[in-house]
Amino acid sequence: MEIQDRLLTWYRENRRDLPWRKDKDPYKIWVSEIMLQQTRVETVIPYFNRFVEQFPTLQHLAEAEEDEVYKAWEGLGYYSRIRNLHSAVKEVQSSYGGYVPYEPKKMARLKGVGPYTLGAVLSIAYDQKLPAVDGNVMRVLSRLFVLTDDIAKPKTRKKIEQLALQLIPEEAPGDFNQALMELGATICVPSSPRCLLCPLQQACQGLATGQHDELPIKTKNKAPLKQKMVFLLIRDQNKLWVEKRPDTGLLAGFWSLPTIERDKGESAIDAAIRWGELHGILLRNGRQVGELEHIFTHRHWNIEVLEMDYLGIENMYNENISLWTYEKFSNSTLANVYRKALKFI
DNA sequence: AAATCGTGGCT
DNA sequence: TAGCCAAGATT
Repeated sequence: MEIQDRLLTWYRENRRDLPWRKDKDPYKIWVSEIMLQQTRVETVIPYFNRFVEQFPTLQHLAEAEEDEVYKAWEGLGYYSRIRNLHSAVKEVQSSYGGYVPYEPKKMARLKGVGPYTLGAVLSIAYDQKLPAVDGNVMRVLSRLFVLTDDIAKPKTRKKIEQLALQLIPEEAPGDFNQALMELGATICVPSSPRCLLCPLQQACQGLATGQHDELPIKTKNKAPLKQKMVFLLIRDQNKLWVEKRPDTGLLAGFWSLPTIERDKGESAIDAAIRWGELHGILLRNGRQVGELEHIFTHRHWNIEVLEMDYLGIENMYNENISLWTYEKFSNSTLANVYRKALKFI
């Protein structure tokens, strides 16, 4: 039997019952694909269920306020995803009458829709013959055909897309793409693949030559940059000072606790006072009230949380700082690293 | 092409 | 612990 038939048969008998597989609503499939980027299925499930309940159709999402939409994404990470998705959905509503485009060129122009998401949405929702090559597919095909290209290189993904396209059966592009990913997620897993349960066991060149454990080839990531950070709790009556992060970079545009990186040899209190000088706020006498570690993809923050004595403000107007009540903290969208720090207030 | 962007779980 | 990984896109 062909590889395609074995894989499709296996998939149709073993596919997980996931919330975004209840129907073929292009909008819901799109939302799920964005959420699933670099994010585990188990993590996504509760977010997805809440999201589609709150925004049942593309039109609901397009017409929703940004605050509400971002709040629904709080804690999921990679927040440019939701910024781009909201923007793209509004574009679909205004330019395409609320229908997710069928034409790949139109879909590809939407913000946040890269080669993978394009192929995934259009193949699953509309059964279009397009590759959907994610990390799973690169791993599965690397092992199946003993591809020794470095999957960390963009060039390799393009090569594997061409291969994947050749493999897609005319009659079931959506199921075939999902089957490759499902195999990678449940059988052909990164370490200790469950080859004995694999429907492609006989066809797998990697298994036959004993190279399945060495594949795929992938260059190592750099170690995350270690930084000593200080978060400030600055009380004014029943409120706390917050600052707005820059519009680019890490946690772009989010409101946060006042944050500053310690210079070499600088004490946490001196760093805190330096933050105050930068923002026109008079501070002194900090006390550490907590400490925590937080690891991003490429940064490792050791964080001291300091409660400061607040003496007053110098500048009357600074758009990048504000005073929030505790209720405001609950209602606003806060990145997890800051949500974690709030336990020390 | 390589760096950047969150978070949580597992080894 | 430190490193790796998870249905990637953008710059």
